Amino acid sequence: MSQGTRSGRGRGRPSSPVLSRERVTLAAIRIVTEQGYRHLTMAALARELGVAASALYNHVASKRDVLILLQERVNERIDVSGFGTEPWDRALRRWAHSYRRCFMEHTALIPVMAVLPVADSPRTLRMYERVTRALEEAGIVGADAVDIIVGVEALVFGAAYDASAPEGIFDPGGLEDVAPTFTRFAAQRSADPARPPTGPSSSHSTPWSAACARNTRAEPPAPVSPARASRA
Amino acid sequence: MSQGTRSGRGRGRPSSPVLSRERVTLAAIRIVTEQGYRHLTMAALARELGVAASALYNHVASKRDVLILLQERVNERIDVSGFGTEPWDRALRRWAHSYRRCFMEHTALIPVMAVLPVADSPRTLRMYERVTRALEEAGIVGADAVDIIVGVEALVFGAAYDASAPEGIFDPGGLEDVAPTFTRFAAQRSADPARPPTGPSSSHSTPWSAACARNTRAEPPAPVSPARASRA
DNA sequence: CCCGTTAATGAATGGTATTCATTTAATGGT
DNA sequence: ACCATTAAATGAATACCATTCATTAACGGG
Repeated sequence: MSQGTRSGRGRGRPSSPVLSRERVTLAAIRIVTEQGYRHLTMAALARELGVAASALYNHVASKRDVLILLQERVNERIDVSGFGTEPWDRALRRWAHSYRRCFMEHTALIPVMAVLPVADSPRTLRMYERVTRALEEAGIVGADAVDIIVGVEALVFGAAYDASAPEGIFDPGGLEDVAPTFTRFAAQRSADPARPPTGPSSSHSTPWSAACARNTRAEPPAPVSPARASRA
Repeated sequence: MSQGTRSGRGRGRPSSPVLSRERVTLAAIRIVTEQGYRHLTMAALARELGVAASALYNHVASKRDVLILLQERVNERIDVSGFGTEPWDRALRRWAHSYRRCFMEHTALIPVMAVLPVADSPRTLRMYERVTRALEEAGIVGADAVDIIVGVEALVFGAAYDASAPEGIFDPGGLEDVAPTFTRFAAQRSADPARPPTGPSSSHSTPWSAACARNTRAEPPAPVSPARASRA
């Protein structure tokens, strides 16, 4: 429902170019948002662009390549505005929540992005730079800064899956007797009316972080153990 | 290389049953560990079992079904022995590290497991029960216990992807100028000889948790904000 | 002993990404 | 202005892949 024309075009190179990486990316976004990742196929992409499927390979190397382009555009919607305007921990929180919200509807990109070399994704690299700069200004430098980014990202990816899971995921069905305690606690959890359904709460706190704040502080979060001390 | 026979068998039901969910599961594990997930196809599975591909569908509903069976077996290798023998936080740590180690080589299962209703996976449900029981004994009950499990799991899934990523994932290639600070910090991080390469360290501490312990305590981890207080 | 159920076969279906030879047009060098 | 090169389209073909279906045969309960 966009370029749609497609009957008239000869067999050779067109006078004005029909495709570009940009156009392919935009069409992919359109398909994904309107019909979901199940419908994102090279054939559908070609159809959307009014072109033969094989033509796509003059501009992208593979479907994975398309997913990488998609990932770059999704990442640009992540809110990094907190860095430089808020304290580092608040900015990090805002970043993480926005990050999760973005990937809730793009979980298909997680396996790609999570192992993607930054060299293949300049826009994403820019995001990391922004975060790193803010951490540096807060006095968190070197490996520690990268560790924090990696750790937050890991949590975000997992949480994005979780947020995209079906509602009754913890309903034990006919297996209550297998896990009575878990079943009871899970039921209490879903019964809590103050719990945000799945998306990020309007505030910056989530049940998980709240549970952390309550329990982790009551008992000190375990001795750091004979760890590597990067400089102490 | 196991059942291998396959030329002689008539067209109808065999005298002694050839397949079972158990056998399918074991064959799938064999393929995955010996050849990787790329080679786990219904055809390969059938070949491994000395059977026609269509025969599989008398025992499993779909390939996704096979992945679910696989996931149950992988989960049984996760170390839950700490619960009941160690303090809850140490046990949780051991659990998380073992969990991550298991899924490092099974990242293909993460998208399945992360959104899988517990009702479809009794063995996994048993694992949750074990963790929940230990948390309960430590005084962590109700929604909080489930929140902790969900949170740890999210972190574990993301960290498993990360641990399975290629070595030079943070090498900016020709884009150092796009992200100079991040590039510098990332280089420092890889240069650190005391850093475990990718797997869990022999102790129970990781760079990420160490960075948390150092930085998060210097500055309090942000006010809990007007959150839901489940009962306080 | 019969008959419904279970579990196998092999053939077919529809979908997938990707490759290739071919055609045409833009582009750049002399 | 020509000509070789290259870029960008087509359509046909390839190789998989999961899944379905009609068919066949053994089993097991009435």
